[in-house]
Amino acid sequence: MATIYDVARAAGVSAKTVSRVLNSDAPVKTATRERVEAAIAALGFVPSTAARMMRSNRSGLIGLITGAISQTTDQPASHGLPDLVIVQAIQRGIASSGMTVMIADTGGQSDQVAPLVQTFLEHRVQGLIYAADFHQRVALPLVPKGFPLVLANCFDDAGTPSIVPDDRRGQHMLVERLLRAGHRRIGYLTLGRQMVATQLRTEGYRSALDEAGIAYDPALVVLAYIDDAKLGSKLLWDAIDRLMSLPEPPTVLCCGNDAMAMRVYGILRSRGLRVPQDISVAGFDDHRIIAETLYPPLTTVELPYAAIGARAAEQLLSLIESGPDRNADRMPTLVAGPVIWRESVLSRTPIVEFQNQGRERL
Amino acid sequence: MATIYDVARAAGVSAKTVSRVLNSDAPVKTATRERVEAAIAALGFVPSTAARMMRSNRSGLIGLITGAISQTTDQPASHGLPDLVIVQAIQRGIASSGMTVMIADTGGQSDQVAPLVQTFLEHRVQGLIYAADFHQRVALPLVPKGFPLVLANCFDDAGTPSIVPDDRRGQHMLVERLLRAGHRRIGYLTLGRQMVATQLRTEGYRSALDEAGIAYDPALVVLAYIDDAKLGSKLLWDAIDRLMSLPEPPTVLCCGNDAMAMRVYGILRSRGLRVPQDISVAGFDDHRIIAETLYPPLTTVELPYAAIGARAAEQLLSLIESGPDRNADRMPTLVAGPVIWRESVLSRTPIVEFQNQGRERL
DNA sequence: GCAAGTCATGACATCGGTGTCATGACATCG
DNA sequence: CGATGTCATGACACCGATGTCATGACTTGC
Repeated sequence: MATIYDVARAAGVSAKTVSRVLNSDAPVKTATRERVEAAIAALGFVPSTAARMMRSNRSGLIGLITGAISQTTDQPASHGLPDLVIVQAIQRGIASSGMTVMIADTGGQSDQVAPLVQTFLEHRVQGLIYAADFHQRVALPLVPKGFPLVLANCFDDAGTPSIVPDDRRGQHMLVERLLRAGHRRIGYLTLGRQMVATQLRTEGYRSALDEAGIAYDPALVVLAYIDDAKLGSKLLWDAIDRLMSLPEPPTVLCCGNDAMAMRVYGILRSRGLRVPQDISVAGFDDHRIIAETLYPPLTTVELPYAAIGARAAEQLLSLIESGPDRNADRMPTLVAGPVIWRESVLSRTPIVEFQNQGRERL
Repeated sequence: MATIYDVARAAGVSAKTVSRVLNSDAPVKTATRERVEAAIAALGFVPSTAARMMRSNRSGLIGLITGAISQTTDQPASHGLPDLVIVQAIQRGIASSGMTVMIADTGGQSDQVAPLVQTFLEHRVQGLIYAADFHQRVALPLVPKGFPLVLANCFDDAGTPSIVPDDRRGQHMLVERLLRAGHRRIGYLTLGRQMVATQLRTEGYRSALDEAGIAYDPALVVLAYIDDAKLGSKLLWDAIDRLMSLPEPPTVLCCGNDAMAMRVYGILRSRGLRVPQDISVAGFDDHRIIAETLYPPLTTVELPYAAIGARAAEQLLSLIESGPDRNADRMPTLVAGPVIWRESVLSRTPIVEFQNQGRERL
């Protein structure tokens, strides 16, 4: 590969002049510049970041780690892949500042994290992002104190800057919107109880009811997911059974995520119930390929992965620029996604509701 | 950040000795080694790849480009994201050889490709992979002649090494398996006709029928996808209408992908047809979150993204090792995924078939 | 007991750029 | 017209590793 000296010789100038043409950091006569540019093109010269890095001490690199990292192995064994949207959004945000992303995946083994971090440090990355596959608590060791680090879709106990979805607010908004549509008995089929998202969303569910002055009925909230296809299916059937045979059954079922909603569609139909005429369904995640494709399309809450990735990149860049001091919040940044209203939820206007109630009371 | 000289001074040795400890490329007395290692740990020294790269000319980096690249804009406007599984498999394959992956996404703009390649070259990547979001023809310009380059999930006309799914064989195997299950009238709802995958899969559909000595009936193959939610939905309804009102309607519907199969489930149910008792359904892709979650679980063909990514990494590494000569195939490497048999297809044993035919003939 | 060989280590140049400072040509001004 | 300033450019050191070669201490063999 041609070097800057080859170019200098071909153009009949010094290496430093070529450098000036490359960086435009000092005036160069037009004629000279053109000779240099011609030589660059002719030789196919591409400057070496490595050599450049040695003087400037700025690599222009950001390290991104994906995959399992948490020490706690009692989490549900997911596939270990963060949504690509997060990765892509991070990459875009970083690229817009002229830096390049190096990516590494732990492949599900948290003991891979240390060597990956080491490799990144050897490449003198100027910052690190860890992106988790679902909202969780993690523990990232081994990063030098004060090194720019941001967690995306996860958080730790050390106060590392982190960006996570606002699960509480998301579920709150969804329930609020369901209430506005006239629903009063809102069933909730939850994911695993130990999941951070489940805890927060359940809080959001309750706070929305509280605000509307509706009593929380524990019978309406049922665990409906375990990490086993066979048993999970049975659990979901039973959960729906339990809800639908309540004296006052729900008029809408909120599901832990869109995949669960998809299975709920099938189960309800097997029971002869039409969605949404007989019962409404809502999901969570706005997993587009599911939510838009299901019939009827699914009302759900967007898990704002693109925004989380973008914010993570943004925050990391600002850490790199201004140092770790800033206004150290110590609290994760919450990003809420909007409620996506589609046809799986029936609007029961409050007026109809009143009429019904009136009739029943007679 | 500490340098090798800082370590040398702290350990009371020369820089070269520290280098020997780091690389274990020459014997060092145990006592000396321990002093050096202690100094390294104390100073938190991490060797600089940049400096190392200057002498060795080996960066240990591979560039991965994702997102839109094709010059032809008449392709369906997909979201432009390759499945993360491809990215992850590539990353794993590369990492296993001790190299690191740099990733960049075009964000849907093919004019972004040139600057991305330039950046990668500046970082002296030792090879490039381009991973497409769906099986397609692409045109990658600007890479120096002879530079190690592999295309994943796409191919070009220049004979660049590429790894693509064997769509023809996949559909062939699926139809063959359906025939073995006793189906004779096999409907096929296709994706856009201009898509490479559609063309190949249609060939596979026909070749499987040919092998079984069953005449191809064009009325059974219907275009059922356009890139518009509203119109697409109507198109799919009409397509199913057309198939089901044939004098001899199909007993199974093959769908262009799993997402289409999901919509087909809904449409069939709206028509009062049970899957699979009244009609069987098969998909393509093995998009697990759909195929496993649908009720009943979907028979489909795996799109072997993990294998494609792994093979792409493998092939690139071998190009880097042994140079571009090799046995230049000039033909894309085809990777076939298995048929995943689930409950959405009813087995109509040939015996039952014979009985029916016998009875009808009486 | 001395030449030859092995072992552990160090001095120094080098990779490809950029920062610092110097220099020569020319324009400007009193 | 000579002093001064500006502009374009070049010489040279340096960033942090590693390759080459040299060197001194010690072992081995006859």
